Amino acid sequence: MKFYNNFTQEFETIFDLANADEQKVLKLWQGLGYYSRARNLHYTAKYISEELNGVFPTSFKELKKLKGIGDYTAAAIASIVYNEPVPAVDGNMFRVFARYFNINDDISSPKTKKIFWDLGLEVIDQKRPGDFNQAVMDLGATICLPKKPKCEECPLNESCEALHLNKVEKLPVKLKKTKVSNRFLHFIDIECDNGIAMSKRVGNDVWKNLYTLPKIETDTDLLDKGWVIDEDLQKDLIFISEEKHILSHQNLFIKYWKLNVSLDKMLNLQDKIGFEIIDRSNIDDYPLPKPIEKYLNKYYLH
DNA sequence: CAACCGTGGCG
DNA sequence: TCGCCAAGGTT
Repeated sequence: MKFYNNFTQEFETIFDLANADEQKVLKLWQGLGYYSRARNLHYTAKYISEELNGVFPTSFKELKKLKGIGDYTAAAIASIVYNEPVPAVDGNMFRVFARYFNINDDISSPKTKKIFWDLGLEVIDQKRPGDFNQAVMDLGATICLPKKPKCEECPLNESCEALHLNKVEKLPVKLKKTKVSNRFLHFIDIECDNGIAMSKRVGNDVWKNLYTLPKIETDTDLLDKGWVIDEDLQKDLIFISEEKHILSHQNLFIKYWKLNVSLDKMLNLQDKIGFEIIDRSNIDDYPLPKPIEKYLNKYYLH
């Protein structure tokens, strides 16, 4: 709610969002994760504002064309807001339908979604598609739970196939488990009288377009003499702290190092590795990933 | 279509 | 502490 209130207060209309800087949008999203959602939301606000005269699409097909809106979101909006009979296929719907209709296909396989979509199209209430979709999702969120489902309380227990077959806990079938990689990141807190070094993350990696301290990535947890940027300064590095940050698909082993330098040296390093020198009082303007936010709060904001 | 994208709650 | 899960979508 705090995020939602801040966001909608700052951007009252789609035009306000469209006219904002991406950095400001990301700043309001900071801490929520999945930052592509903020970038897509901003992109789509501009698109609707500039290309569609600010008029939001009203059909599943048109909604799907918007960046950041896939099958699920398009169906949710189309059914709830515009009464279009299309099924909202999400994790809840997978679970409820897999059990009620005894579907044994692997839900982690993309092609399985069509089976559930087609079945959803068949059984969705034509007059109240929005209520139907929300009812399925609420059933999955409160009764038809992943573990320890409350079948005694379920309004559909008399006709649930999985319950009759005593295999409620075996469904839905989900085979693929995402394998997690380990990464070793070193963030160097370079500081001079004028401020601290910060880099905007580019490319297709985590935290795209957010800011971090200058980063070195290694193959092991050791920051050995491989910091070729400036070997002289290697000996001046002061170890500050370490932590493990877990994403859904990566374990990040993070170490923080401190480097106090003169302005000359700072500019010299800036030439070599590229970063912005920002004033300590302006840290609040920059969107930061969780670990960097924690670090800066600890050492700079009190 | 597999891989990738962040964070927090919960049992 | 750890694994699972999330009212997913893009590349």
